[in-house]
Amino acid sequence: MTDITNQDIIPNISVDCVIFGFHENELKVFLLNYTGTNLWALPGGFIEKNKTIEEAGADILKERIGLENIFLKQFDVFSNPERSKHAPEILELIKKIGRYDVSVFQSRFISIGLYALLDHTKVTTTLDRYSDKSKWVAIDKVKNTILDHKEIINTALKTLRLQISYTPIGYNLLPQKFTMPEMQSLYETILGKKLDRRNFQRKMNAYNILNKLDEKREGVAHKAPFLYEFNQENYKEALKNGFNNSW
Amino acid sequence: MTDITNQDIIPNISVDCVIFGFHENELKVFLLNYTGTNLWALPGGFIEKNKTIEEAGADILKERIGLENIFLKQFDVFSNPERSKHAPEILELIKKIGRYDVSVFQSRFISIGLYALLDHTKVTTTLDRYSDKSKWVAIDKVKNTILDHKEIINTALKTLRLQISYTPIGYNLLPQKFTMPEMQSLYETILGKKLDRRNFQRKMNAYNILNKLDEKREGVAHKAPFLYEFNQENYKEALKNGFNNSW
DNA sequence: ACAAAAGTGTTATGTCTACACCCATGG
DNA sequence: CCATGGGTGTAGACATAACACTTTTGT
Repeated sequence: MTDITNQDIIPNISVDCVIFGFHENELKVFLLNYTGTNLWALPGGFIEKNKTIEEAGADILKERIGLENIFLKQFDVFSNPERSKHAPEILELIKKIGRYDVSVFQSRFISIGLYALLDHTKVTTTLDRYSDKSKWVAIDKVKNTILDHKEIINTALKTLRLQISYTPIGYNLLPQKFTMPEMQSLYETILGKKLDRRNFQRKMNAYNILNKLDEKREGVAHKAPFLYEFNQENYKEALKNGFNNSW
Repeated sequence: MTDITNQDIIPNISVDCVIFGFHENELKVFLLNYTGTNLWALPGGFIEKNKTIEEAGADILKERIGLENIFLKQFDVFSNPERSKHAPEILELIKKIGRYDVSVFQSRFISIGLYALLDHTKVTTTLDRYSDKSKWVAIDKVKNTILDHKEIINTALKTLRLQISYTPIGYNLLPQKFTMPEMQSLYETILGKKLDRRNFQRKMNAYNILNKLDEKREGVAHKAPFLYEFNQENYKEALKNGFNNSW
């Protein structure tokens, strides 16, 4: 018998999480390996009957990387009828393990893409019967992914880069107290380009989502930079309303 | 017997279209009345097995208002487990008509929201066994909607207002040839505020998505305004990449 | 000829970019 | 004491907002 059947989940809909991890100026994506194959997949899952999509996504994050209260953003829906043809070795694996009814994997799927941003060193990964390995892969080195997961990742990145111009970014990515240069390197990593140090400060400060603290980062070479923290209220406000009200 | 069963569609997922209509400086939404009730609904439907969400949305637009090639944008997914409790009078109606299996309407639904923008005078509406009336309602006068359709409409409007600051707007809304004042009143209607005539022209021209024609609108009172048309290539380009690359 | 609407121009203000300069710190 | 990175200031380019003036047309 199988543990989970069509009775417990909403059939034909899955959630896939593009978990971006940032650390030491590298933007990476979290992928799971299907045991016994060389195929990699985004952590995903089904939506239990009494949960919203956001809750389903939060559950996956909690299960897989042990983190709660991470900002998750729905960015697209993937509904191409051709998208859900799993490779035979995956179906074999499902059958062998027998947690899910194989029919669940064989029918057509619509997947809702969510993305999260976090510091990947904060994370403890948890594996399961399907995956005996996981890895963080640099965003431009993703390969051997199942189904359309590569496309999902690309779309997530594109969305992230667009969003960064009118939405605050960084809450789960930076330590509670951080410096302006750290913030900047986050932006540079996401955007994939260098920014002017001085103009960055001004612009970021103008957004009014940071509190400048009376402390400096200690023990670093050269001049000690000031520490900042997020201004919770203004950050949330900005998440709702965005920055660039062009009209 | 019923015409359409769970076999033909993807269960538990529906598509709801927020069709914004613009005409004579009014922004309206297209709603259908459920026959014999005072309840109104967004035109929506299920996703047939071999179609994408966008195709499902396009089918609904074609069926209901007879238009093809309308720009449809997916803007959110509505997945609250409590959202799908239909009013008893609706279930009665479904049973009476018997096109769909009632169980389809009783199970939990996730709905994908799409929005479209068009000139509502271009439209011939088509009714069916469920709806014997339809109407265009001013955006701030929507009431007696089923389920969470009011929330869906509000979210669509919010998205539209956000998008308008970094995306071109107007392709399906204005006649093929239109004047700058017409374009402006479209913007003013969507945004719900007045804009400066002269600054609007400059800014709009700077976007470089319009071709100024050598003709003027004739037969109007006062000075005849120049006609413009969309520059297809640049418009599409702008749809992809947006305007405000703030970083 | 005049009111109303459209087109063009100007000026003040604000924002962005690209720097120059100064400050603090570890080696 | 100097190389390196951080903080502040500023001039020029560019964009935006507010408003004056001219042009066109139906009545």
